[in-house]
Amino acid sequence: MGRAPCCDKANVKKGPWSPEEDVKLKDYIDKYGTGGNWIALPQKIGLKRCGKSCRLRWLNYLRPNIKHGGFSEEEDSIILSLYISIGSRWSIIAAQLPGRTDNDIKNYWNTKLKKKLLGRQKQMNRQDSITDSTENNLNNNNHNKSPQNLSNSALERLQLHMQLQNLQSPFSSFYNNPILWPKLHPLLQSTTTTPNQNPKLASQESFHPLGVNVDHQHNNMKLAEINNGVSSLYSENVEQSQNPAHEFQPNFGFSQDLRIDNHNMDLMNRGVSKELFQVGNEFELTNSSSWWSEEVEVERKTTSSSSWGSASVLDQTTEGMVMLQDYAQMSYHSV
DNA sequence: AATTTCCTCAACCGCTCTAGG
DNA sequence: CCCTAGAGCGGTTGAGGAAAT
Repeated sequence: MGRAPCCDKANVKKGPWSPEEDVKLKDYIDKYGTGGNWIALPQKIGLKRCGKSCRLRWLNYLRPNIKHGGFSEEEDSIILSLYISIGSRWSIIAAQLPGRTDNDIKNYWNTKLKKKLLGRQKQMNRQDSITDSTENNLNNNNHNKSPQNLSNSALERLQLHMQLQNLQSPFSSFYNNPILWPKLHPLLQSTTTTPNQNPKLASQESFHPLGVNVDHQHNNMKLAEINNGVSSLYSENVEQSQNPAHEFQPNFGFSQDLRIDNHNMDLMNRGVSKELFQVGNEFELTNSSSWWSEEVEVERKTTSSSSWGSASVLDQTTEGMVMLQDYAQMSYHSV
């Protein structure tokens, strides 16, 4: 037995909202508010919509001061920094971008920003898409995420992480491969790393990870603080990997300047602490089936279907697997 | 000009979390 | 505590428009 549906599906309208529906909903909420009960709201105003649908429509579209499209470079950087730090906690990320909704940011990340950063994914043919989608549905129906699904987000973040960490990890294997050298946001060159510590910095220009020019003078403190937090994480991890016996006390370094209210800070803290060991946990969850070694093997055989979409697929994926092991060991030692 | 393929994003689904009884 | 309803969240879908062939 599944849980009871939130509304009578048979008598509820689905699909795009009409202007008339929008007006009804907006007028009512403008006058009376939501009344703290979205489920009851559509009946009150004579809308044949599910309460959840009303809530979503209000939050993502009708609410005042909503911005759509046209993400700025600063917003891109904030999204990137937070994604690497806390993963796909879109509501938390949205809380840092006034006027943006979690849905908007999620769509923007999945359709544009991710491709911009990770390189354009090789276009998959329709059959592949259908197959993937069918597999996903099967996995969802089984309420059991496949190991690969579990690992994708972590691997994606690892790749972003590695691109940024590159400048702080002289032991990285692709450190010596200029083709793989990422472009690093100048603000990510935090006080934890200087050109002296990493000679390559001295020969690299300051650049934006998205390949756009950034005016150092006009980046605000909030962005600097966020990026500094990310950099702190990197330096902590590098240090930790060299000293595994050290008690793992990560410092994400989020500044109090960030406009995070208590609720979101609590969510953030929980999210971060959970996220902290996500990579290790994923390894732990799936280690018994040795999925990761199989995945490396698959990657070696089928570069054309790789989601990394670059010539450095093998190196980066393998590098990611090594990092997974490191993370897993760290979490084992520290828990 | 017609058809196919790709891309975007609004909306839905189903799960977890939380507050209240 | 346990149960339930509602809120909130993240992943996914699919319609429609744009771009490519």
